[in-house]
Amino acid sequence: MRPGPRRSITQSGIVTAAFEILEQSGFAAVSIRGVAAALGLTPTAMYTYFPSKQDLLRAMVEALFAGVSADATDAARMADAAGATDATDAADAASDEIARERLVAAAIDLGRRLREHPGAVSLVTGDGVAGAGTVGLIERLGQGFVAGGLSVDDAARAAHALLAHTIGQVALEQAWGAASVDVAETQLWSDEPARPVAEAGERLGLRAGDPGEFRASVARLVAAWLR
Amino acid sequence: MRPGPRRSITQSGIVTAAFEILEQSGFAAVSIRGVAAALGLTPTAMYTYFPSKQDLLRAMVEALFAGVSADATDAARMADAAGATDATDAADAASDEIARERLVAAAIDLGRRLREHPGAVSLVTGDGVAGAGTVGLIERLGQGFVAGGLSVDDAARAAHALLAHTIGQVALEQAWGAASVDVAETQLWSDEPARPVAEAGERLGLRAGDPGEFRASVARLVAAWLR
DNA sequence: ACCTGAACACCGTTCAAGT
DNA sequence: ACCTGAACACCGTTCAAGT
Repeated sequence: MRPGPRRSITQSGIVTAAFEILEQSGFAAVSIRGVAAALGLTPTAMYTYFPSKQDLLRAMVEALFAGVSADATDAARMADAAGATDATDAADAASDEIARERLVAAAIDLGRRLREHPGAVSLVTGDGVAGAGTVGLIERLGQGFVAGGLSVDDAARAAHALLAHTIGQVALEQAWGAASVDVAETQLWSDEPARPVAEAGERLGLRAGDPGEFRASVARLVAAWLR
Repeated sequence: MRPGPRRSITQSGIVTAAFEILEQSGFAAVSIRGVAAALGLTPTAMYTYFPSKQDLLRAMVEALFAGVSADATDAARMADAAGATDATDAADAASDEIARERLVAAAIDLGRRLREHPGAVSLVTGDGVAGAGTVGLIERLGQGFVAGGLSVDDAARAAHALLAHTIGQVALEQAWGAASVDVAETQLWSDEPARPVAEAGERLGLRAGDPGEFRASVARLVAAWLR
Protein backbone atom coordinates (compact mmCIF):
# COMPACT_ATOMS: atom_id res chain seq x y z
CA MET A 1 0.00 0.00 0.00
CA ARG A 2 1.10 3.51 -0.74
CA PRO A 3 1.79 5.64 2.28
CA GLY A 4 -1.48 7.49 2.66
CA PRO A 5 -1.97 10.66 4.61
CA ARG A 6 -1.04 10.42 8.24
CA ARG A 7 -4.69 10.45 9.26
CA SER A 8 -7.52 9.11 7.17
CA ILE A 9 -8.87 12.53 6.28
CA THR A 10 -9.73 13.64 2.76
CA GLN A 11 -11.17 16.74 1.15
CA SER A 12 -14.49 15.02 0.64
CA GLY A 13 -14.46 13.83 4.24
CA ILE A 14 -14.10 17.41 5.36
CA VAL A 15 -16.92 18.48 3.06
CA THR A 16 -19.14 15.76 4.53
CA ALA A 17 -18.36 16.90 8.07
CA ALA A 18 -19.08 20.49 7.04
CA PHE A 19 -22.49 19.48 5.67
CA GLU A 20 -23.33 17.77 8.94
CA ILE A 21 -22.56 20.95 10.82
CA LEU A 22 -24.54 22.98 8.27
CA GLU A 23 -27.54 20.72 8.70
CA GLN A 24 -27.41 20.71 12.48
CA SER A 25 -26.35 24.24 13.28
CA GLY A 26 -26.77 26.38 10.17
CA PHE A 27 -24.48 28.34 7.91
CA ALA A 28 -22.94 30.55 10.60
CA ALA A 29 -21.68 27.47 12.43
CA VAL A 30 -19.73 26.24 9.41
CA SER A 31 -16.33 27.50 10.52
CA ILE A 32 -12.82 26.28 9.93
CA ARG A 33 -12.42 25.85 13.65
CA GLY A 34 -15.73 24.05 14.07
CA VAL A 35 -15.20 21.61 11.22
CA ALA A 36 -11.66 20.95 12.41
CA ALA A 37 -12.91 20.19 15.90
CA ALA A 38 -15.54 17.81 14.53
CA LEU A 39 -12.76 15.91 12.79
CA GLY A 40 -10.40 15.96 15.76
CA LEU A 41 -8.07 18.34 13.98
CA THR A 42 -6.41 21.59 14.84
CA PRO A 43 -7.78 24.57 12.85
CA THR A 44 -4.43 25.07 11.18
CA ALA A 45 -4.41 21.51 9.91
CA MET A 46 -7.42 22.40 7.74
CA TYR A 47 -5.18 24.55 5.60
CA THR A 48 -3.44 21.41 4.39
CA TYR A 49 -6.66 20.48 2.59
CA PHE A 50 -8.20 23.84 1.69
CA PRO A 51 -6.20 27.02 1.20
CA SER A 52 -9.03 29.15 2.60
CA LYS A 53 -12.53 28.94 3.97
CA GLN A 54 -13.90 30.14 0.66
CA ASP A 55 -12.40 27.09 -1.01
CA LEU A 56 -14.16 24.83 1.46
CA LEU A 57 -17.47 26.61 0.79
CA ARG A 58 -16.85 26.29 -2.94
CA ALA A 59 -16.31 22.56 -2.55
CA MET A 60 -19.59 22.33 -0.65
CA VAL A 61 -21.46 24.11 -3.44
CA GLU A 62 -19.87 21.78 -5.95
CA ALA A 63 -21.08 18.77 -3.98
CA LEU A 64 -24.55 20.22 -3.60
CA PHE A 65 -24.95 20.97 -7.31
CA ALA A 66 -23.23 17.85 -8.59
CA GLY A 67 -26.03 15.69 -7.23
CA VAL A 68 -28.79 17.49 -9.11
CA SER A 69 -29.34 15.48 -12.23
CA ALA A 70 -31.35 16.70 -15.13
CA ASP A 71 -31.95 13.14 -16.24
CA ALA A 72 -35.00 12.18 -14.29
CA THR A 73 -35.87 8.64 -15.15
CA ASP A 74 -38.84 9.04 -12.85
CA ALA A 75 -40.07 12.00 -14.81
CA ALA A 76 -39.64 10.09 -18.04
CA ARG A 77 -41.62 7.20 -16.61
CA MET A 78 -44.33 9.58 -15.49
CA ALA A 79 -44.55 11.05 -18.95
CA ASP A 80 -44.81 7.54 -20.42
CA ALA A 81 -47.50 6.55 -17.98
CA ALA A 82 -49.36 9.79 -18.66
CA GLY A 83 -49.78 7.98 -21.92
CA ALA A 84 -48.81 9.14 -25.37
CA THR A 85 -51.53 8.13 -27.78
CA ASP A 86 -50.73 5.33 -30.20
CA ALA A 87 -50.32 7.79 -33.04
CA THR A 88 -46.71 7.90 -34.25
CA ASP A 89 -47.09 11.63 -34.73
CA ALA A 90 -47.41 12.12 -30.99
CA ALA A 91 -43.73 11.30 -30.58
CA ASP A 92 -42.64 14.92 -30.69
CA ALA A 93 -45.27 16.07 -28.24
CA ALA A 94 -44.37 13.23 -25.90
CA SER A 95 -40.66 14.02 -26.00
CA ASP A 96 -41.44 17.68 -25.33
CA GLU A 97 -43.51 16.60 -22.38
CA ILE A 98 -40.63 14.47 -21.12
CA ALA A 99 -38.17 17.34 -21.46
CA ARG A 100 -40.56 19.59 -19.56
CA GLU A 101 -40.98 17.10 -16.74
CA ARG A 102 -37.26 16.47 -16.49
CA LEU A 103 -36.54 20.17 -16.09
CA VAL A 104 -39.27 20.71 -13.52
CA ALA A 105 -38.05 17.69 -11.60
CA ALA A 106 -34.47 18.98 -11.63
CA ALA A 107 -35.52 22.37 -10.26
CA ILE A 108 -37.63 20.73 -7.56
CA ASP A 109 -34.72 18.49 -6.65
CA LEU A 110 -32.43 21.50 -6.33
CA GLY A 111 -35.02 23.30 -4.23
CA ARG A 112 -35.29 20.29 -1.96
CA ARG A 113 -31.52 20.14 -1.52
CA LEU A 114 -31.35 23.82 -0.66
CA ARG A 115 -34.10 23.49 1.92
CA GLU A 116 -32.56 20.34 3.37
CA HIS A 117 -29.79 22.17 5.19
CA PRO A 118 -30.66 25.39 6.99
CA GLY A 119 -28.58 28.14 5.48
CA ALA A 120 -27.64 26.30 2.32
CA VAL A 121 -28.91 29.30 0.40
CA SER A 122 -26.29 31.48 2.08
CA LEU A 123 -23.79 28.90 0.95
CA VAL A 124 -24.91 29.06 -2.65
CA THR A 125 -25.30 32.84 -2.86
CA GLY A 126 -21.87 33.51 -1.41
CA ASP A 127 -19.27 35.53 -3.24
CA GLY A 128 -17.30 33.55 -5.78
CA VAL A 129 -18.60 30.14 -4.75
CA ALA A 130 -19.57 29.05 -8.23
CA GLY A 131 -17.24 26.59 -9.88
CA ALA A 132 -17.17 23.59 -12.12
CA GLY A 133 -20.21 22.11 -10.36
CA THR A 134 -22.29 25.15 -11.23
CA VAL A 135 -21.05 24.98 -14.80
CA GLY A 136 -22.05 21.31 -14.92
CA LEU A 137 -25.52 21.94 -13.54
CA ILE A 138 -26.17 24.72 -16.04
CA GLU A 139 -24.95 22.42 -18.79
CA ARG A 140 -27.32 19.64 -17.72
CA LEU A 141 -30.28 21.97 -17.39
CA GLY A 142 -29.41 23.52 -20.72
CA GLN A 143 -29.27 20.11 -22.39
CA GLY A 144 -32.77 19.57 -21.07
CA PHE A 145 -33.92 22.71 -22.84
CA VAL A 146 -32.09 21.67 -26.00
CA ALA A 147 -33.97 18.39 -25.83
CA GLY A 148 -37.11 20.50 -25.63
CA GLY A 149 -36.23 22.09 -28.94
CA LEU A 150 -34.35 25.23 -27.94
CA SER A 151 -31.22 26.59 -29.62
CA VAL A 152 -28.05 26.42 -27.59
CA ASP A 153 -28.16 30.16 -26.87
CA ASP A 154 -31.77 30.09 -25.72
CA ALA A 155 -31.05 26.96 -23.71
CA ALA A 156 -28.27 28.82 -21.91
CA ARG A 157 -30.66 31.69 -21.17
CA ALA A 158 -33.35 29.31 -19.96
CA ALA A 159 -30.95 27.30 -17.80
CA HIS A 160 -29.64 30.43 -16.12
CA ALA A 161 -33.19 31.65 -15.57
CA LEU A 162 -34.32 28.33 -14.09
CA LEU A 163 -31.35 28.15 -11.75
CA ALA A 164 -31.76 31.77 -10.65
CA HIS A 165 -35.48 31.30 -10.18
CA THR A 166 -35.03 28.27 -7.96
CA ILE A 167 -32.28 29.78 -5.83
CA GLY A 168 -34.23 33.02 -5.53
CA GLN A 169 -37.42 31.29 -4.46
CA VAL A 170 -35.73 29.41 -1.65
CA ALA A 171 -33.73 32.49 -0.68
CA LEU A 172 -36.97 34.44 -0.35
CA GLU A 173 -38.49 31.73 1.81
CA GLN A 174 -35.52 31.83 4.16
CA ALA A 175 -35.54 35.62 4.25
CA TRP A 176 -38.96 35.47 5.88
CA GLY A 177 -37.51 33.12 8.41
CA ALA A 178 -39.30 32.39 11.61
CA ALA A 179 -40.15 36.05 12.05
CA SER A 180 -43.81 36.31 11.19
CA VAL A 181 -44.22 39.79 9.80
CA ASP A 182 -47.65 41.20 10.43
CA VAL A 183 -49.12 41.53 6.99
CA ALA A 184 -52.56 41.76 8.51
CA GLU A 185 -52.11 45.32 9.67
CA THR A 186 -55.61 45.86 8.42
CA GLN A 187 -57.11 49.22 9.19
CA LEU A 188 -59.92 49.04 11.71
CA TRP A 189 -62.17 51.41 9.79
CA SER A 190 -62.24 49.13 6.78
CA ASP A 191 -62.99 45.55 5.90
CA GLU A 192 -60.61 45.74 2.98
CA PRO A 193 -57.16 44.38 3.70
CA ALA A 194 -54.47 47.06 3.53
CA ARG A 195 -52.17 44.82 1.54
CA PRO A 196 -54.34 42.39 -0.39
CA VAL A 197 -51.60 40.93 -2.56
CA ALA A 198 -49.16 40.35 0.28
CA GLU A 199 -51.92 38.75 2.31
CA ALA A 200 -52.81 36.50 -0.59
CA GLY A 201 -49.16 35.50 -0.83
CA GLU A 202 -49.13 34.51 2.80
CA ARG A 203 -52.45 32.67 2.52
CA LEU A 204 -51.32 30.73 -0.55
CA GLY A 205 -48.15 29.63 1.21
CA LEU A 206 -45.84 31.45 -1.19
CA ARG A 207 -43.78 32.70 1.72
CA ALA A 208 -43.51 29.36 3.41
CA GLY A 209 -42.54 27.60 0.19
CA ASP A 210 -45.68 25.58 -0.49
CA PRO A 211 -44.56 22.66 -2.70
CA GLY A 212 -47.50 22.89 -5.07
CA GLU A 213 -47.01 26.60 -5.62
CA PHE A 214 -43.28 26.10 -6.12
CA ARG A 215 -43.83 23.41 -8.70
CA ALA A 216 -46.38 25.52 -10.52
CA SER A 217 -44.08 28.53 -10.71
CA VAL A 218 -41.23 26.39 -12.02
CA ALA A 219 -43.53 24.74 -14.56
CA ARG A 220 -44.68 28.14 -15.75
CA LEU A 221 -41.11 29.33 -16.22
CA VAL A 222 -40.12 26.18 -18.11
CA ALA A 223 -43.20 26.46 -20.31
CA ALA A 224 -42.45 30.11 -21.01
CA TRP A 225 -39.10 29.09 -22.46
CA LEU A 226 -40.06 25.89 -24.23
CA ARG A 227 -43.00 27.15 -26.24
CA MET B 1 -36.87 71.97 21.78
CA ARG B 2 -37.33 68.56 23.26
CA PRO B 3 -34.22 67.02 24.74
CA GLY B 4 -32.97 64.92 21.87
CA PRO B 5 -30.56 62.04 22.12
CA ARG B 6 -27.23 62.94 23.62
CA ARG B 7 -25.54 62.63 20.26
CA SER B 8 -27.17 63.30 16.94
CA ILE B 9 -27.39 59.66 15.96
CA THR B 10 -30.52 57.97 14.66
CA GLN B 11 -31.43 54.54 13.43
CA SER B 12 -31.50 55.75 9.86
CA GLY B 13 -28.13 57.43 10.35
CA ILE B 14 -26.71 54.11 11.40
CA VAL B 15 -28.27 52.41 8.40
CA THR B 16 -26.74 55.03 6.12
CA ALA B 17 -23.31 54.50 7.66
CA ALA B 18 -23.75 50.75 7.30
CA PHE B 19 -24.55 51.13 3.58
CA GLU B 20 -21.40 53.19 3.10
CA ILE B 21 -19.35 50.41 4.62
CA LEU B 22 -21.23 47.82 2.54
CA GLU B 23 -20.49 49.75 -0.63
CA GLN B 24 -16.84 50.31 0.15
CA SER B 25 -15.85 47.07 1.82
CA GLY B 26 -18.55 44.48 1.18
CA PHE B 27 -20.95 42.51 3.30
CA ALA B 28 -18.37 40.89 5.56
CA ALA B 29 -17.19 44.32 6.68
CA VAL B 30 -20.64 45.35 7.89
CA SER B 31 -20.08 44.66 11.56
CA ILE B 32 -21.48 46.18 14.71
CA ARG B 33 -17.97 47.18 15.69
CA GLY B 34 -17.12 48.62 12.29
CA VAL B 35 -20.29 50.68 11.95
CA ALA B 36 -19.90 51.93 15.52
CA ALA B 37 -16.34 53.01 14.82
CA ALA B 38 -17.45 54.85 11.67
CA LEU B 39 -19.89 56.81 13.81
CA GLY B 40 -17.45 57.43 16.63
CA LEU B 41 -19.36 55.12 18.92
CA THR B 42 -18.46 52.24 21.16
CA PRO B 43 -19.79 48.87 19.90
CA THR B 44 -22.03 48.54 22.94
CA ALA B 45 -23.69 51.88 22.22
CA MET B 46 -25.10 50.33 19.04
CA TYR B 47 -27.36 48.18 21.15
CA THR B 48 -29.24 51.29 22.18
CA TYR B 49 -30.50 51.57 18.60
CA PHE B 50 -30.66 47.98 17.42
CA PRO B 51 -31.15 45.01 19.74
CA SER B 52 -28.99 42.78 17.53
CA LYS B 53 -27.00 42.76 14.33
CA GLN B 54 -29.83 40.97 12.59
CA ASP B 55 -32.11 43.91 13.33
CA LEU B 56 -29.62 46.25 11.73
CA LEU B 57 -29.44 44.03 8.63
CA ARG B 58 -33.22 43.88 8.55
CA ALA B 59 -33.39 47.67 8.62
CA MET B 60 -30.93 47.79 5.71
CA VAL B 61 -33.08 45.42 3.66
CA GLU B 62 -36.10 47.55 4.45
CA ALA B 63 -34.30 50.64 3.18
CA LEU B 64 -33.10 48.87 0.06
CA PHE B 65 -36.54 47.56 -0.87
CA ALA B 66 -38.50 50.65 0.15
CA GLY B 67 -36.88 52.63 -2.66
CA VAL B 68 -37.99 50.28 -5.41
CA SER B 69 -41.15 51.75 -6.79
CA ALA B 70 -43.45 49.89 -9.07
CA ASP B 71 -44.85 53.16 -10.36
CA ALA B 72 -42.48 54.04 -13.10
CA THR B 73 -43.59 57.31 -14.58
CA ASP B 74 -40.73 56.88 -17.00
CA ALA B 75 -42.07 53.55 -18.14
CA ALA B 76 -45.53 55.04 -18.58
CA ARG B 77 -44.07 57.85 -20.63
CA MET B 78 -42.16 55.35 -22.73
CA ALA B 79 -45.32 53.41 -23.41
CA ASP B 80 -47.08 56.63 -24.41
CA ALA B 81 -44.28 57.64 -26.70
CA ALA B 82 -44.18 54.16 -28.18
CA GLY B 83 -47.47 55.40 -29.47
CA ALA B 84 -50.90 53.91 -28.94
CA THR B 85 -52.84 54.20 -32.20
CA ASP B 86 -55.68 56.71 -32.29
CA ALA B 87 -58.26 53.96 -32.01
CA THR B 88 -60.11 54.11 -28.70
CA ASP B 89 -60.09 50.34 -28.61
CA ALA B 90 -56.33 50.35 -28.18
CA ALA B 91 -56.73 51.66 -24.62
CA ASP B 92 -56.63 48.21 -23.06
CA ALA B 93 -53.61 47.09 -25.01
CA ALA B 94 -51.83 50.31 -24.12
CA SER B 95 -52.56 49.95 -20.41
CA ASP B 96 -51.34 46.35 -20.54
CA GLU B 97 -48.19 47.57 -22.17
CA ILE B 98 -47.77 50.20 -19.46
CA ALA B 99 -48.23 47.60 -16.72
CA ARG B 100 -45.67 45.38 -18.38
CA GLU B 101 -43.12 48.17 -18.68
CA ARG B 102 -43.67 49.27 -15.09
CA LEU B 103 -43.00 45.76 -13.81
CA VAL B 104 -39.91 45.26 -15.92
CA ALA B 105 -38.62 48.67 -14.82
CA ALA B 106 -39.17 47.81 -11.17
CA ALA B 107 -37.25 44.54 -11.47
CA ILE B 108 -34.41 46.27 -13.30
CA ASP B 109 -34.33 48.95 -10.62
CA LEU B 110 -34.12 46.30 -7.91
CA GLY B 111 -31.36 44.51 -9.81
CA ARG B 112 -29.44 47.76 -10.10
CA ARG B 113 -29.74 48.41 -6.37
CA LEU B 114 -28.52 44.94 -5.55
CA ARG B 115 -25.52 45.29 -7.82
CA GLU B 116 -24.76 48.78 -6.50
CA HIS B 117 -23.30 47.58 -3.23
CA PRO B 118 -21.03 44.56 -3.32
CA GLY B 119 -22.56 41.89 -1.15
CA ALA B 120 -26.04 43.37 -1.05
CA VAL B 121 -27.30 39.98 -2.19
CA SER B 122 -25.93 38.39 0.96
CA LEU B 123 -27.81 41.06 2.83
CA VAL B 124 -31.08 40.26 1.13
CA THR B 125 -30.76 36.48 1.26
CA GLY B 126 -29.94 36.43 4.95
CA ASP B 127 -31.98 34.47 7.44
CA GLY B 128 -35.07 36.29 8.64
CA VAL B 129 -34.21 39.64 7.08
CA ALA B 130 -37.55 40.10 5.35
CA GLY B 131 -39.86 42.57 7.01
CA ALA B 132 -42.42 45.23 6.26
CA GLY B 133 -40.30 46.56 3.40
CA THR B 134 -40.39 43.21 1.64
CA VAL B 135 -44.13 43.03 2.20
CA GLY B 136 -44.48 46.50 0.70
CA LEU B 137 -42.40 45.66 -2.35
CA ILE B 138 -44.41 42.51 -3.03
CA GLU B 139 -47.58 44.52 -2.65
CA ARG B 140 -46.41 47.14 -5.16
CA LEU B 141 -45.24 44.53 -7.67
CA GLY B 142 -48.48 42.65 -7.16
CA GLN B 143 -50.52 45.78 -7.81
CA GLY B 144 -48.62 46.09 -11.06
CA PHE B 145 -49.78 42.62 -12.06
CA VAL B 146 -53.32 43.42 -10.96
CA ALA B 147 -53.18 46.45 -13.22
CA GLY B 148 -52.14 44.05 -15.96
CA GLY B 149 -55.34 42.10 -15.47
CA LEU B 150 -54.37 39.38 -13.00
CA SER B 151 -56.43 38.17 -10.07
CA VAL B 152 -55.08 38.99 -6.62
CA ASP B 153 -53.92 35.40 -6.10
CA ASP B 154 -52.13 35.21 -9.43
CA ALA B 155 -50.67 38.66 -8.81
CA ALA B 156 -49.23 37.39 -5.53
CA ARG B 157 -47.72 34.40 -7.32
CA ALA B 158 -46.31 36.60 -10.06
CA ALA B 159 -44.90 39.15 -7.63
CA HIS B 160 -43.13 36.47 -5.63
CA ALA B 161 -41.79 34.94 -8.83
CA LEU B 162 -40.52 38.27 -10.13
CA LEU B 163 -38.81 39.12 -6.85
CA ALA B 164 -37.25 35.67 -6.56
CA HIS B 165 -36.13 35.76 -10.17
CA THR B 166 -34.41 39.12 -9.78
CA ILE B 167 -32.69 38.25 -6.51
CA GLY B 168 -31.65 34.87 -7.90
CA GLN B 169 -30.19 36.35 -11.07
CA VAL B 170 -28.00 38.80 -9.19
CA ALA B 171 -27.08 36.13 -6.64
CA LEU B 172 -25.91 33.89 -9.46
CA GLU B 173 -23.83 36.68 -10.96
CA GLN B 174 -22.11 37.25 -7.64
CA ALA B 175 -21.57 33.55 -7.12
CA TRP B 176 -19.34 33.53 -10.18
CA GLY B 177 -17.42 36.38 -8.65
CA ALA B 178 -14.05 37.35 -9.97
CA ALA B 179 -13.01 33.71 -10.18
CA SER B 180 -13.11 32.90 -13.86
CA VAL B 181 -13.99 29.23 -14.01
CA ASP B 182 -12.57 27.55 -17.04
CA VAL B 183 -15.59 26.56 -19.05
CA ALA B 184 -13.45 26.17 -22.09
CA GLU B 185 -11.95 22.89 -21.00
CA THR B 186 -12.41 21.79 -24.56
CA GLN B 187 -10.97 18.43 -25.42
CA LEU B 188 -8.03 18.63 -27.76
CA TRP B 189 -9.17 15.80 -29.97
CA SER B 190 -12.39 17.55 -30.86
CA ASP B 191 -13.57 20.87 -32.24
CA GLU B 192 -16.84 20.52 -30.38
CA PRO B 193 -16.95 22.36 -27.06
CA ALA B 194 -17.32 20.01 -24.11
CA ARG B 195 -19.97 22.19 -22.51
CA PRO B 196 -21.72 24.06 -25.31
CA VAL B 197 -24.53 25.50 -23.21
CA ALA B 198 -22.28 26.75 -20.42
CA GLU B 199 -19.97 28.28 -22.98
CA ALA B 200 -22.90 29.97 -24.67
CA GLY B 201 -23.94 31.36 -21.29
CA GLU B 202 -20.53 32.86 -20.79
CA ARG B 203 -20.37 34.22 -24.32
CA LEU B 204 -23.81 35.83 -24.02
CA GLY B 205 -22.83 37.51 -20.77
CA LEU B 206 -25.41 35.67 -18.67
CA ARG B 207 -22.80 35.09 -16.01
CA ALA B 208 -21.59 38.64 -15.92
CA GLY B 209 -25.11 40.02 -15.78
CA ASP B 210 -25.42 41.55 -19.23
CA PRO B 211 -28.12 44.25 -18.93
CA GLY B 212 -29.86 43.35 -22.18
CA GLU B 213 -30.06 39.69 -21.27
CA PHE B 214 -31.29 40.53 -17.78
CA ARG B 215 -34.03 42.76 -19.16
CA ALA B 216 -35.06 40.12 -21.67
CA SER B 217 -35.35 37.41 -19.03
CA VAL B 218 -37.42 39.66 -16.78
CA ALA B 219 -39.63 40.67 -19.69
CA ARG B 220 -40.19 37.03 -20.54
CA LEU B 221 -41.19 36.21 -16.99
CA VAL B 222 -43.59 39.15 -16.79
CA ALA B 223 -45.10 38.20 -20.13
CA ALA B 224 -45.51 34.60 -19.01
CA TRP B 225 -47.69 35.77 -16.14
CA LEU B 226 -49.59 38.58 -17.86
CA ARG B 227 -50.82 36.72 -20.93
C1' DA C 1 -32.10 57.17 27.48
C1' DC C 2 -27.57 57.06 26.08
C1' DC C 3 -22.97 55.80 26.55
C1' DT C 4 -18.25 53.62 28.25
C1' DG C 5 -14.93 49.83 29.52
C1' DA C 6 -14.04 45.28 30.58
C1' DA C 7 -14.97 40.79 29.60
C1' DC C 8 -16.59 36.26 27.32
C1' DA C 9 -16.66 33.15 23.80
C1' DC C 10 -15.93 33.10 19.41
C1' DC C 11 -13.81 33.95 14.28
C1' DG C 12 -9.97 33.30 9.76
C1' DT C 13 -5.35 33.16 8.99
C1' DT C 14 -0.18 33.13 9.58
C1' DC C 15 4.12 31.61 11.31
C1' DA C 16 7.57 28.83 13.38
C1' DA C 17 8.30 24.38 14.63
C1' DG C 18 7.93 19.48 14.84
C1' DT C 19 7.41 14.35 12.35
C1' DA D 1 2.99 16.11 3.35
C1' DC D 2 0.74 16.54 7.53
C1' DC D 3 0.13 18.38 11.90
C1' DT D 4 0.62 21.31 16.50
C1' DG D 5 0.75 25.62 19.43
C1' DA D 6 1.10 30.33 19.83
C1' DA D 7 -0.21 34.49 18.12
C1' DC D 8 -2.64 38.43 15.47
C1' DA D 9 -6.43 40.99 14.36
C1' DC D 10 -10.86 40.49 14.32
C1' DC D 11 -16.16 39.16 15.62
C1' DG D 12 -21.37 39.61 18.46
C1' DT D 13 -23.03 40.19 22.80
C1' DT D 14 -23.46 40.91 27.94
C1' DC D 15 -22.79 43.19 32.20
C1' DA D 16 -21.77 46.62 35.54
C1' DA D 17 -21.20 51.24 35.81
C1' DG D 18 -21.48 56.08 34.79
C1' DT D 19 -24.40 60.72 33.13
